[in-house]
Amino acid sequence: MPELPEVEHVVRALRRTIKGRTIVGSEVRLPKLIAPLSAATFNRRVKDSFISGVSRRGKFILIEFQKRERKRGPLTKSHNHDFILAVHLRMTGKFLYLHLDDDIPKHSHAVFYIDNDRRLVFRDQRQFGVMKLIDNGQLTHTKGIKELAPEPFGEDFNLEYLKAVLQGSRRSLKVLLLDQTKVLGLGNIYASEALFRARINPFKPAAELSARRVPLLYEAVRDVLQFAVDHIRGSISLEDGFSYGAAFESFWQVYDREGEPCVRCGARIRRATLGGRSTYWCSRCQRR
DNA sequence: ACCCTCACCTGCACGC
DNA sequence: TGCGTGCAGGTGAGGG
Repeated sequence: MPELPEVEHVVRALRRTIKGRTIVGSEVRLPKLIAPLSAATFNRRVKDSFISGVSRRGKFILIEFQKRERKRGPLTKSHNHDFILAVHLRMTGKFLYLHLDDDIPKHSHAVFYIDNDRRLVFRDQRQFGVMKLIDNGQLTHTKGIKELAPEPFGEDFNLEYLKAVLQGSRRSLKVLLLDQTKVLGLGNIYASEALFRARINPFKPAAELSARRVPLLYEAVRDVLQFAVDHIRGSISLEDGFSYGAAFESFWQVYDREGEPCVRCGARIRRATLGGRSTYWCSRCQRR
């Protein structure tokens, strides 16, 4: 479910709660979550590791670890971790931050025991989520991560870049916006929302977007992501864990609003399948 | 290199 | 109540 803003929300929640703590043990209940590593290997590597940071690359959560018992000299920027646990929530992945005596709910596939008598639980109803351990320095060589497009709030995601990406593609804009190797961070909701903001038709072939409108799309992508980051107010209650998005639907302007009037012009919002996913748009504001 | 379809899972809302 | 269908905020493999 989560797109980049929701992932960022979880990253910040993890930073507030588990950064600076140590994992004293772990349990993997769904082996494919960490495949091809075995649960034994995974648990051994994670045990007694210090959480030195929590960050993000696209929709991957990056939990940075230092092995506790190892001696080290002064830390340098490139060596502030020994390995990284990269977590992708996919559709239904979620972290819960529980007390020791809280019940562990159904679909909990990994449990991390923290040195403050809490448990960090990874729960994922549909089992699409994945975790992988990445050695220091290997992040930019890891399949699935090295192919990702530039961060949408970074300098490398600029008009020139977007222009080049659009020109090279005959796919529809909506499908292109979902391709994390081209434009990073959008998912099915924010892709529709960004195109609505830019008043651009989702079916339009990417290469056919006029040069005049590329900046509109560029701004819309950044704005929709930034707005979401600024407005997600999930709880970190014990029951919900690091929940997100529950109150956010009220900001959707087209997504899941088929048949409702467009907030700009009053025309009915339409829905169709594009690239196998539901797409929502206003047929008046977003003409081809 | 690109682009499409399918596969991976569970649960929920819907119509009959 | 049950059952069948379609759908869900994501991506990776495999094929053309």
